[in-house]
Amino acid sequence: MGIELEPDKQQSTSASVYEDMRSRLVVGRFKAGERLRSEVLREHYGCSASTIREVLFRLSCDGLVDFVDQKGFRVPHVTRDDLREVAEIRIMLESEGAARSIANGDINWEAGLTAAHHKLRHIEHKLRTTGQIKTNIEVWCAAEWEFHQNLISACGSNLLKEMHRSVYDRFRLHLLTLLTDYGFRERAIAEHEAILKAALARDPDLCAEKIRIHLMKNLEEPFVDAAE
Amino acid sequence: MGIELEPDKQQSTSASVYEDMRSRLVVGRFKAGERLRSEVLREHYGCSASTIREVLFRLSCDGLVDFVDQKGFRVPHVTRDDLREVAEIRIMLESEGAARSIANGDINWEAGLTAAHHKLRHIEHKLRTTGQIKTNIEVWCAAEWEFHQNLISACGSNLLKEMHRSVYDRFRLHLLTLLTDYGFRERAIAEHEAILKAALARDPDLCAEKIRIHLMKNLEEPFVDAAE
DNA sequence: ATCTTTACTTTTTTCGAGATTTGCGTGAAT
DNA sequence: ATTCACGCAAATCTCGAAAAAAGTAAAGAT
Repeated sequence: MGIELEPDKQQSTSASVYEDMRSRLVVGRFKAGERLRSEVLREHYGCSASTIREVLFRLSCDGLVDFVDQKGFRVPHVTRDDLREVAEIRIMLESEGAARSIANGDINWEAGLTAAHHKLRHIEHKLRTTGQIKTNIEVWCAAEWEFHQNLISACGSNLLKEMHRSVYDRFRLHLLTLLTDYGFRERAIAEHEAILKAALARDPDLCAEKIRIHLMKNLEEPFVDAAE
Repeated sequence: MGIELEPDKQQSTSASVYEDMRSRLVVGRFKAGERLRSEVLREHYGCSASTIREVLFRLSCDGLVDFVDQKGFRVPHVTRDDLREVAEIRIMLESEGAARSIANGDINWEAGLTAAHHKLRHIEHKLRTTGQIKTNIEVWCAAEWEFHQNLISACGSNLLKEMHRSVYDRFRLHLLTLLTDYGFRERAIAEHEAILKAALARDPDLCAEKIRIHLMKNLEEPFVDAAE
């Protein structure tokens, strides 16, 4: 049980292993609290334990895996409080980034944001109609990220963008491990639209409020039983 | 059998090298843009190149060193814009943390903050009197960190504290490489006192304003000539 | 029966060498 | 004189094994 990984015959390098592990984590391929043994991962990726160790260290810096000295790595076992903390920080960063984008963004920012929302809207309606959330969760994740990234893309601060990326991924990882619905809710469709409208209306305070509503709604969803 | 005590035996392990490198970076022992060759560091710490590489990776995740694939590590060569970005983020995090501490903090928070300020005040007056900034910069750094850490210590969010720690160190590293005065200014004494008073007066907005003033003043200081 | 000691197994951490890649200087051709 | 190609030197990256530490289980002592 635990790690189910398809064999990767390509020559796995440090960067590729990092990207693959990251995407797998954020999409919920690992179980919370699961130990990440270097030997198992080494076998799957076809590289040495040193490379695995290096990748896991980078992921631990991103907050995507836990590291304890002399005890190895494991997928963080998150609590509701952890999720709330991450949500609060993401609200702060994304509201700030959106406000700056609203102040600085030109027509290209508006165009990019609108395009990202259009794609997101498309996949979300598809999800709502078909109800096949699990099979389309990855493409939805990508579209959702695109939209929120575009929202702050004109903020003018690379550091703010980097931190937002980091916190966004942590938020997603926490959602996937804590919730039963993989992070997608029908209400999110209207919430995304409200954020878009506030941004295009150049109203930073309203936009911040819509972001807060959007993220906080996730905390009210049904939680998986944390039986251990 | 007797107790085995080998003081200062060069038993450099991964964790100790990481801590040492980090403190050296934050205190300005390396020059901006300097290459961090694993062979040189390996010799200094008496460990293998792999251990050095691992430590440098962790530091790059913290944003304290730059890493480029296949090109190695180097001390980031920062610009005024980088410093401004870091300052803005730190203002955001520290203001938020202070506001939450003001809302949540009890008498213990007040006591700890007051104690930290007392120590900081002591060393700062000593620095102003003797003028020996360079020799005492490390102890001042520690005291300054203690104060700002205590300011947000009652915020109730571990994530916020971790991110603040990270950004604080980056801010300090940038200051030391960009400025001529090692980050200490006489005006900082009054600024720290203003922050303390606003915090004890439980005025989050005033506190945020004083934090902004304190950090922004650093951007006006004399810069080292960035001739490149 | 409970706790401590001890030997063994598993996992993590470190190491040094070999493979790979980059950087730079030399030299020939246009 | 400039450009391009080639090759040597230096550094990075990867690997598998050895060393160290932690976890585990059984035997012995209180």
